[in-house]
Amino acid sequence: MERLFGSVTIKINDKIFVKDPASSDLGKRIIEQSILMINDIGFEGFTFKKLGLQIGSNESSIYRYFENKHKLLLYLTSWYWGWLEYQLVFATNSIGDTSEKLKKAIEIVTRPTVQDSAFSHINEVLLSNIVINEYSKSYLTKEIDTENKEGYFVIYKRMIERFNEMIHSVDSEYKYPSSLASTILEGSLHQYFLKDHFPSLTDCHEKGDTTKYFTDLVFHTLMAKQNG
Amino acid sequence: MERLFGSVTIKINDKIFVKDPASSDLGKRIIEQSILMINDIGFEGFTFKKLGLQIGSNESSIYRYFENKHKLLLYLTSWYWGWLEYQLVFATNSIGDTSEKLKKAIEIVTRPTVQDSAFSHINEVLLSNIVINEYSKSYLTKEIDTENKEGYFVIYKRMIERFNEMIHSVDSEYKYPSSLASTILEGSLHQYFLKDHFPSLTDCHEKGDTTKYFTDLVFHTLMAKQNG
DNA sequence: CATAGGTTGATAGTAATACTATTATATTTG
DNA sequence: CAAATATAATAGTATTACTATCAACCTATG
Repeated sequence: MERLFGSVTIKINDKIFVKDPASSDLGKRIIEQSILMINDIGFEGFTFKKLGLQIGSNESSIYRYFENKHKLLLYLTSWYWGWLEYQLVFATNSIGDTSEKLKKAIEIVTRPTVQDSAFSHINEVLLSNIVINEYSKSYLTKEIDTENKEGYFVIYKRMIERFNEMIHSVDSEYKYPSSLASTILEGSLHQYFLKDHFPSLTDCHEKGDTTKYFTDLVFHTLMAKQNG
Repeated sequence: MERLFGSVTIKINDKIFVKDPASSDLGKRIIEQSILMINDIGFEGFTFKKLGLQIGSNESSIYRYFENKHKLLLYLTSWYWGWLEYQLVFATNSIGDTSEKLKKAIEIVTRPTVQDSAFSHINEVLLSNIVINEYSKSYLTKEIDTENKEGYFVIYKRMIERFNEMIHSVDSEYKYPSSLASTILEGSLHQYFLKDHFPSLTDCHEKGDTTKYFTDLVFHTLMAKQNG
């Protein structure tokens, strides 16, 4: 994707890290390699010790960037949502028709992820797999309320809020815009998970199916005039 | 709820446990108290050592019932889905009209849980909280495919299949019955989670809202004649 | 060019977790 | 009563998730 001004950066709440991983070479390697490792062995199997070994660095050095692996996961998933939000805003900004706009927005968040060359140290395809398989674990914790207050989930919440508004613009009478917005975002991740591990529990097997499913769901519900 | 034949038991795949906890007093205490503890301190904080302490028993004794706490979670959540399935079948069995049947089914799985006196050692209200907060962790693991093959998730999958069939009966043209079924079950848990921790991301705040939201969603999508 | 500050690496150590193994004791049942 | 079974107590291990300390290095500036 082409970007204005060459370098766009995704801004992450700086309470999530001890030292900004984007600020150094080691930091970038931590991000780059943690994505590969978590995708490979899963978040439970992943440790800072193993990561240190892989990047030829030291466990203690990684702790200087992140308090623990939970915070690292928050960083990675926040980055993902920030990146997706950028694409969402970029692609829908100029669309005037409210239905078309919502339709495009659904497409952006439900389509399979493609590599973005603008961030060389981040593999967005693997990162989206991590979000599918691990994102829930970042908020299904006993610390959720304090961490939410700290603002660790602002980007995700802002994404939902954007959908909320778009849904409202299409049908201001509809009573559950926030719930529907949440269903699209969370449900999309879930459909991708099902496709890989419980194929009998989904009908979204081919590329584009998830987008069609949610587009159909949303526009029937909002009783908006459908196109295409 | 009244039951025919007095004692209904929920049958759980016996590969999930080493020794059936329903077969002994200690086993029942393990189930009873683990529900209280996991609800209280969360699955991550929960250990067999702490549980042993709480039930006045020994860590090693608990290991004779369950290989590890992951298996215990599988047991608890399987039990929950089995229990909910029983209610679903019981309540919808005699309904002839397909739309009414689906409507009732949605109500059963989306309404707040109430205590069932038939299983004295199980607190269904707390258990449903555990399912809301921890169920995803039981399948978002690297072992998912082998565990799925072992049949650890059959009850949940059967529930989805039942919805799949009911949806198909209402609208045989609809292309995404399995995905919609998954969205109802998984989405309902998610809406309850949001209500407690991210209230701005849901519109389901009052009792009955979640049922209304999903009923509305499903019947608009299926273009079935709506009642009520 | 010396030195002070900051970054990274290496090593060691701790408490807790997630078990396994062994033995002892209590209870049930045949 | 003997044998089998269930449970309890204790000990031990590898790994995890850190914390602390110190050395090495690199660099910026006075």
